[in-house]
Amino acid sequence: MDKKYTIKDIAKLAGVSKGTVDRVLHKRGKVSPLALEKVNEVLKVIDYEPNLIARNLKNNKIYRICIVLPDPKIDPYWLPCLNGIDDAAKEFNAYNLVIETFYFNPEKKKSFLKTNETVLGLSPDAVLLAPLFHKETVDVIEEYHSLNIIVNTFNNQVESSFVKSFVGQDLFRSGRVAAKLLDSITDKGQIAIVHIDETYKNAIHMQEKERGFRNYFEEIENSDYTITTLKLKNPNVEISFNNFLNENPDVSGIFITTSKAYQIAKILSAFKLKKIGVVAYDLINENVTYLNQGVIDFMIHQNQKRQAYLGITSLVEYFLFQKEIPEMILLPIDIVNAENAEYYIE
Amino acid sequence: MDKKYTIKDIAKLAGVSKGTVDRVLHKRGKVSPLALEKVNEVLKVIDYEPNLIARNLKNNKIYRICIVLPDPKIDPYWLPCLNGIDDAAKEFNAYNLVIETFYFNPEKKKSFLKTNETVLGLSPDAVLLAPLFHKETVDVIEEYHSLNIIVNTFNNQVESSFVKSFVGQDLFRSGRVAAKLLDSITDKGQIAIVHIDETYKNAIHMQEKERGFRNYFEEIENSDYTITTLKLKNPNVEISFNNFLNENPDVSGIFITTSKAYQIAKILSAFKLKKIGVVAYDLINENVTYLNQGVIDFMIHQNQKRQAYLGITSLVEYFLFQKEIPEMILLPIDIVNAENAEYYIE
DNA sequence: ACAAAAAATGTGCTCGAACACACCTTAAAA
DNA sequence: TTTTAAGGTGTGTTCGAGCACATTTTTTGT
Repeated sequence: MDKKYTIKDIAKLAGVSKGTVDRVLHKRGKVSPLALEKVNEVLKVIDYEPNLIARNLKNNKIYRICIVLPDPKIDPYWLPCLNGIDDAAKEFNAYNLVIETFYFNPEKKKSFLKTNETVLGLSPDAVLLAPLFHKETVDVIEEYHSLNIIVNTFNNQVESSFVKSFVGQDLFRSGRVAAKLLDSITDKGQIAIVHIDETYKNAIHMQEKERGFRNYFEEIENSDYTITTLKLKNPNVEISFNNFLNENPDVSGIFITTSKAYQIAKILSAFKLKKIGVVAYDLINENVTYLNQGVIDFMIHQNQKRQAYLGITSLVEYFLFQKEIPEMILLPIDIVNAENAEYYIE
Repeated sequence: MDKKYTIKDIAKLAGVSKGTVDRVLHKRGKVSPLALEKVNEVLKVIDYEPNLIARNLKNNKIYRICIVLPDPKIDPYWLPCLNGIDDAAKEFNAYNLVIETFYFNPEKKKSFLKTNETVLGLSPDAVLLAPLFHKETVDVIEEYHSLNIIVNTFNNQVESSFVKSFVGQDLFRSGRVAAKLLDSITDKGQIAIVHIDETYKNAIHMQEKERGFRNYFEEIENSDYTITTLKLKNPNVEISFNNFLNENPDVSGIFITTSKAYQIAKILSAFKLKKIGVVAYDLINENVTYLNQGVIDFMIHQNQKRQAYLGITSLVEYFLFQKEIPEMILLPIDIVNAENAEYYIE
């Protein structure tokens, strides 16, 4: 019962050679109806699982996976991804894999295109992409596809039938989670949705979060809340937001859709009049400091590290073990407060 | 640059045979200083990683891992573990592994001992244990150890030097997380810690959570809260708790340390006077219903599925790829509200 | 100096799947 | 009838690490 069956075992049981068994298993043809029958009979009885180890030993192709993402030195949001990539690389470094990371400047379309040009030149087997510029991304993906390079995306979703897989979060739902949290910690009054430095590149992000956020409150009947959207731009964030607070003394909650919550938190901690509930994104150091000080109440964790990690592992397992790549992996929307934050910081 | 180096490559580069390289790599001795020098010289320059696939092909030992946990039919808390076990089994079923699950009756020490007796009889390579009865567990672990069977534990920690690894949560911290949540959603008044059906078997659990919970509030200066501990026992939970509510109209928050929050929630939803904040454990169906209804505000997810999964995978990777088994894996303390619950239900 | 023991080194086989290739058979085409 | 193609079957090699064993070289003791 214990022993795993091998092709040789099946051959012996069926009274044929392992070559024949192999042809049956791979449907390569050139098998007589009699032999086919005999082998199938055996296969029906026993539970054959090919030994992945042996299978892969022979297949000594080197798979090359390229990861393309914004430069974390320019936008630290992407920093945790490096750890995820690292983890995956370490986990699989005994296999014939080359995992390479390429950065582009998130503020420059040209940089994005140039980086992808470089990657194309390497003709990898797959690319894991963090797409920012919509039109350009679609074009680039098509190019990859035409060269038979598999494209997976993470963090940002792109409408393209050539994308094999997406790893990320449901941002609409994420907005709802934030809304529920603010609803839990505030009583009534005005709630502000704050977008900081909204640019074309992540506008969809923020909009989806806002949609979800508003959707939650719309579903509540006779709600005591009024919701305002604020679009702030550096370097005027401080002045604009201070003005807003002074003009709206009934503000009871704030939802910040980007990782720049610390800018708002800084102003709020000076503004000691009354407790305002704050929900924001991303566990970067500055934000965690204000979380620990109680200025920020909850953060939502986008789990970039795991996004990158899962994006890679699904590709590796596809190449190495011909596992199917799931079309979409939606990560949990982790709620973080000062007490459980340490488990998510990466 | 791409090609992975093999032992043969090293042998050629060093001008020795692969046998010698092998002896150097495995420190098997019988190598002349000169040959050692030559091989080490090569190893210094190149980056050799043995091919795990090839290594494991030869090693056709079948590893047997037994998982021992309370019968989920008796205590549904353990149900998600089965999914975790299943996932791990599926992931590794191409390898020479036998993963078997054994249940015991969580209310009966005898059953626990008998199940372990059975497992001992199979002389597996490792056992993953969800320990309940402290003294008995320690004895059983010692017995496993004396037979050279590796013992990993999950969910509950046991003080024993023979345990190789523990996967679970920091319960003290978990209590603090709950406290922080209640602090966020309630203003002032009395807070009740409710233990339901506390028995010897999970008393330590509840106590640790309570310690953490109280610790949080002790750290807050001039806190507006008073904290009471309630120990309720079925079938009197309903009556006792109703009495408590009537006698204590200033109750503003409740922390339920077991998965039986639904019993309390049921009473509270009848008791419509004012909103009482509720934080509880475990995403079982009954609890999620009350979470969605808004009776329970937050749940803390103990992630049993992942506990079991990680407990197994660390063993498998130890046997198959001689990875080290981490002494302790502390899972994140996931905060769940009605909006993000779906991602954690398993 | 020479045999015997010890040390050092190299060779060759194994694991299981995959596939190339050689071989044999039968049927169709010349 | 002979040639050729197609159908069917089995054998043998490969992948890389690991280890048993054979072979060669060096050391030791007499």
